[in-house]
Amino acid sequence: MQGNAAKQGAKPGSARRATLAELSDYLGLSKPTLSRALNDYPDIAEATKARVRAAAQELGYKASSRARQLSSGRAEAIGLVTSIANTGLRSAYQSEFTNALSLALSRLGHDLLLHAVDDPAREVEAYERLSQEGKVDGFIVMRTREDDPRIAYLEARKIPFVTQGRFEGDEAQAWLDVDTASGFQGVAKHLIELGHRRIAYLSGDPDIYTSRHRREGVVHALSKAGLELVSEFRGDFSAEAGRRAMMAAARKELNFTALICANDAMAMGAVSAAGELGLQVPADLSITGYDGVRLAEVFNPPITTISHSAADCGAAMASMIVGLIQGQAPSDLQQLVKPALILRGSTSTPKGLKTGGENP
Amino acid sequence: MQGNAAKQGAKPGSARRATLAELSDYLGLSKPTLSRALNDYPDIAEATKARVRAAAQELGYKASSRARQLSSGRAEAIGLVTSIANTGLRSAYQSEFTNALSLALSRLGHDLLLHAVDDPAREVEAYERLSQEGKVDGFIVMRTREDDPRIAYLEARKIPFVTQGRFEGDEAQAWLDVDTASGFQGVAKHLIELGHRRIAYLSGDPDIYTSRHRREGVVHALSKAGLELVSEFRGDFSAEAGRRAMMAAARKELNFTALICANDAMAMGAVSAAGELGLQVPADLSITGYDGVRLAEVFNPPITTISHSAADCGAAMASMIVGLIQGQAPSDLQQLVKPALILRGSTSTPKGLKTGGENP
DNA sequence: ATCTGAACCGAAACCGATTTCGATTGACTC
DNA sequence: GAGTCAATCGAAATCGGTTTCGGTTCAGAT
Repeated sequence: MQGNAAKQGAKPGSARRATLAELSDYLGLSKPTLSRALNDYPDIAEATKARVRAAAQELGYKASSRARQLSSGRAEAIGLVTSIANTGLRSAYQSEFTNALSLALSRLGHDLLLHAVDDPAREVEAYERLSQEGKVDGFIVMRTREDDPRIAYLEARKIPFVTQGRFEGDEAQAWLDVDTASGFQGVAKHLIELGHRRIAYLSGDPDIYTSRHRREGVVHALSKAGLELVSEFRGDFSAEAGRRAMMAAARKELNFTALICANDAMAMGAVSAAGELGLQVPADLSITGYDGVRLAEVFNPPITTISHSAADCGAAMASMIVGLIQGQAPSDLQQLVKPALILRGSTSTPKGLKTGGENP
Repeated sequence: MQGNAAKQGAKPGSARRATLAELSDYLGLSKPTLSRALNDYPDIAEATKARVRAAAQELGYKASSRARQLSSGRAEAIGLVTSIANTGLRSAYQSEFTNALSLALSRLGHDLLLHAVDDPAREVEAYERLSQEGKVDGFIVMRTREDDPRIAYLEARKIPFVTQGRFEGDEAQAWLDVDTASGFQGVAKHLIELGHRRIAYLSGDPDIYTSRHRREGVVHALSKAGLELVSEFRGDFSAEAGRRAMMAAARKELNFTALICANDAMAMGAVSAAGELGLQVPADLSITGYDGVRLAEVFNPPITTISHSAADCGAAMASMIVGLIQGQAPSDLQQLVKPALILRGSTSTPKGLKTGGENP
């Protein structure tokens, strides 16, 4: 027996939490044995395990995660760095994702460390601090960008990470991505089937890796029908960008019957600007979004969109990063999520078709 | 000199992080001295501090937070438990708040541990685990409720916490609350000044502590003008509840010209239902919200609302909880935030007034 | 009766800092 | 020149677990 002098007696229910040393005195078993019993190692007799568990229960013993983290060398936590500039209307997605991520992580024995930075340029600094001080075992990286410095940093230090979004050199890394190309292809196909021939596209921030995929999906579907985009606008994923695009389009006569927006926020901005311009959506103009922002459902009219489950993504990425930490091969941890087309009130047959004739 | 055998030489730039023991060998100074020098204790000579800092820089030394946490007894982290059921349309507020909280906390040397639970009934369990395992030093408790079990638990264990929202027995505790009463008083006053006389109210979940304050503010403003509510509806803060209330009101003839909703989501639901009923907002009906949900700005029409800065609240609560942990008196850490009335497109002079006569 | 090996458990080292308590040094006083 | 006190720094203990490496025990084989 080790001489573990419990400094103030391990009476059950005392204010201070019991330690392993106290449990050791109490049971007459060594600390290692207790540790292994509580962690269900195979080389401890079942009877002993039961005894230990009972005593732990009785004394209200809970292992100190701080001590465990130090001795085991694991932080038992995953970092999520968010740039404040990044959260706009996507907040619904963000919080749903984050909640599901946290929930799944805790079930896998990990905590979620949230770290916000105000200056996007200092994001990498955050990754550096969190990893160097040993606060996390790995990272979840949201929304990959072209030439992403975060990825460069993590790859160089061999720090485990899972991204949402693909990136250059992702063949040997773990990622989850939404098949945006197929999503936008779907929405374009839908509009074409409704009878639209003159379709415009409002793109988002080109710096986001999937921006390309979105546009490509649209173009692909159009070309399969022998069509091409009649107008293109560039936005930045903000509702204001949607308004601006709509206003710009109106200034030089509308040459399209449907506007495909790269996300819901812009779609909502466009719809609301269209209203001010005296255009009825969807009667005069169909508008679509992407992302599944919750509010798009109750928008007036509700926005037809392409969506996927943020919660599913969060949960999936949780098990991916934990798997990665536990030694799974990154290349086995890649997942492409198919989004679904959600038909709502902002799309319909174009006006021209309804009345029969094709207006000039 | 302590015999700290560095197990593989402390060459600058080596893959493994340098430890204090290695720094000690390198400089010929003891670990305690290094620790105190790096933490800027007054009993270390300035010259020594400079030397130590330089060497730390050179070897790329970063203190292990895990070790520091164990020996110092502090977790250097604050817990935020979110119930998944709780995040609906408020997600914009949530994520803005959370980001600001995290940012401010990290500046104060603390991390933010996010812990989501799926079952609201098991929230307390989460508080218990996080505190018992020593993962956090304190908590941020969002949206206090009547007879809040979370507060009961934390108070009983003397675990530091700051709530958003007041609660029974809050005199000796730390909290931040929004002065919702004055906010709703303001919006009601605004409607009265516009000429509205028949005003209805759509309440939210009565379990939320401030639900009472919201209604009281409205009633107070009305009674000062010699009026009272002509209709009341009960909702649950969801957009769907807004729709339902509007539909219910329409079924038995609308007896009001303005509807004050307890939050933005319900207001948006109500607006969108009103549209389907053929009512123009604000021409036929004024509708107001509360919360400052971002999307309310681009809603059609944009919603007049009462709002306060989520980011400011987050930052304020960060310094409150840290202050509390560092020994400040809870009763000195109480803060009432005045929200602002934000006039937008969903309110106007009632129709009856415009045309001169008062319709029956 | 001795040997072997599986099944269990313990001693000691370790993780990497902080904290407590003293020890040393040197300037300064009287 | 002895005594005092402030300024610096170090030894050892501590935080509370996990890991490594062995040491017993005892059933079954020889």
